[in-house]
Amino acid sequence: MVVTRFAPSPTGYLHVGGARTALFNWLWARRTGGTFILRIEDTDQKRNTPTAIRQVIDDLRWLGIQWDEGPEAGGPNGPYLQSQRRDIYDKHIKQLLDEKKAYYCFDTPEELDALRRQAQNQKKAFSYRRPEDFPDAEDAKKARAKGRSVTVRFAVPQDEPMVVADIVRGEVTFAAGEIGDFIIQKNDGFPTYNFACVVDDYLMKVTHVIRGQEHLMNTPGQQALWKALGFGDFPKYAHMSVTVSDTGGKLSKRERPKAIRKAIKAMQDIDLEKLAEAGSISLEELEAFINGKTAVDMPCIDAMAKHLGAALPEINIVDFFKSGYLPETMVNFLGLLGWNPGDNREIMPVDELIESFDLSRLTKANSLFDRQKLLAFNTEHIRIAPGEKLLQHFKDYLKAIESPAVSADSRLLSKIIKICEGARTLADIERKSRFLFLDNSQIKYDDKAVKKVLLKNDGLAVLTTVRDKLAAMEQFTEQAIEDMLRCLAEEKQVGLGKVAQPLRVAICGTTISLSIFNSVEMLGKEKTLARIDNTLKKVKKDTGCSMLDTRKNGE
RNA sequence: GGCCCCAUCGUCUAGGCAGGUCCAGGACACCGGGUUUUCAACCCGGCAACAGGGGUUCGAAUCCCCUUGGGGCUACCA
Repeated sequence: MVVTRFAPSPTGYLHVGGARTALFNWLWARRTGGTFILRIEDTDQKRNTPTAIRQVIDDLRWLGIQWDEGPEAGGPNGPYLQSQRRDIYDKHIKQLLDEKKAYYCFDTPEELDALRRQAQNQKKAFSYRRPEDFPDAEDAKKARAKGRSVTVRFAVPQDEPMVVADIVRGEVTFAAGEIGDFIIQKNDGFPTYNFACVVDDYLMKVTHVIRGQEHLMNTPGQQALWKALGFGDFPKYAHMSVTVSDTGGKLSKRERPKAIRKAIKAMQDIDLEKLAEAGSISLEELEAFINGKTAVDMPCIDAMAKHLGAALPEINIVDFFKSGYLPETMVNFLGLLGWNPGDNREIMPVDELIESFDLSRLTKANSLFDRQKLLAFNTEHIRIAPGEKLLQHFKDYLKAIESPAVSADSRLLSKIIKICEGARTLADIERKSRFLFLDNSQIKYDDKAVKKVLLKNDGLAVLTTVRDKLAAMEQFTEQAIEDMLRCLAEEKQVGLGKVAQPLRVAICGTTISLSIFNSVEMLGKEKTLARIDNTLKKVKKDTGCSMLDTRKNGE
């Protein structure tokens, strides 16, 4: 029986890299009829943010990735938050200590830093020098009493090479002595990732560890721990390629802080105090962050980015939700990043993904997250999505972005969706239909559109004519409107655009909307006429004023 | 610096492990044309890659080595 797990550290929203890892684990469990576990690795007291678990859960749910065991779902191997499993880790650490397979250390961070620098200078890899005699519990007690930092290190066997059998990469060998003794329990009593992960994977009976390549170097150490704890056979490992951003590095939660740091450094005279204020942190915290010493909370990152006017890479799953992407798109696209079914299929519903998924087809090379291809996928998924489903997605989207269309009824929304055939994102649909849900007074005129369509040629005159014709219409149907506009265009010996565009700008304020016939019909006669009148009034007034203004400035 | 991973069109990739069927296939992007009431969508056509060098072999995208390039790790982060 296959058991996989996704084990995020809750430091922010779920990003696309994490989502892909979760997806592959989930696909493999579904494919094999196994179990998929969600485990929260919240062992770092400094970095965890209070709302992050909720965010990760929501994002996974949105994607449709359901876990069989984990927070909220429960299960026989809980608790699923590592912070609630302290006693379990303590027990295993004591076991290693008793068996002399681990030992106490009392070094300060400064001392360790110095040792590392020394190794660097000698062009050697840093490896912690294991003491001849291990301090005992009594020594640890004394050290603690004296205020020294107390950690526990695992004595990694140094006598033979270590081999990781990896599904993606084959056998990866590490020379004997390559992996130094590493810390398994921190001064604050929490286990480190490398320890908690091993204990939990064993206790949760995980059979397949599918994770990013960044963990490959952790694996020999984890395997050694596994052995030392007497856990028996290792799980199978699959270290996936990582997804990189177009700026080069690993596409991860580190990307956004990285981008901010870069932006800060790139700016010459920057007011750090104001920036800290914008992020609601202290100046010291900000400086520590800039130097890469500490992490800051997500909202803080966002706030600082806004303050700086810096564009952050859009890497969180929620970003894509709010940009109008479908979960089906994300699942399909992410699934094809570093995996493929072996034939030319690309657009696949999730069932097909599950059916075709196989760990043996994971690719080795890192891949770039291509937004344009994602857009193409989204276009296609919008096209093939069943009406009901698409409607629900659209409603969720409207709510998330607080669109004025949020209160519209299902019938109307369905009609709008249908009219928008060929839309690339839900945002496209919303943008094109938004004008229907605004009050007449809320219409904002796009300057460019007004200039290009109304002020050029005889846009205003055409609009006036159109107004009169519309006013005279008894049947205000889509067909009647179309007939009238086409007829008028023919009469005037111009393209339909020449009569349609001024009308469009008048009722929407922009040059982009639903098809003009639909736009007018759905808005209704009364509002259409009112908006045309408003437009005529406003444009005439504005042009008059602007002429006055220029004259004033000239004098 | 040390260790590890990776390398096919601009991008995601098929082909590689079982060498000939590959003067390298698909998709996105791009370019040209068509359709068109806006934005899209759609239709037709086109451009475009085996990182470089050395081996092995009758034969190499495929196997081996080196170089170069990219990425990861090198934390009391995960």
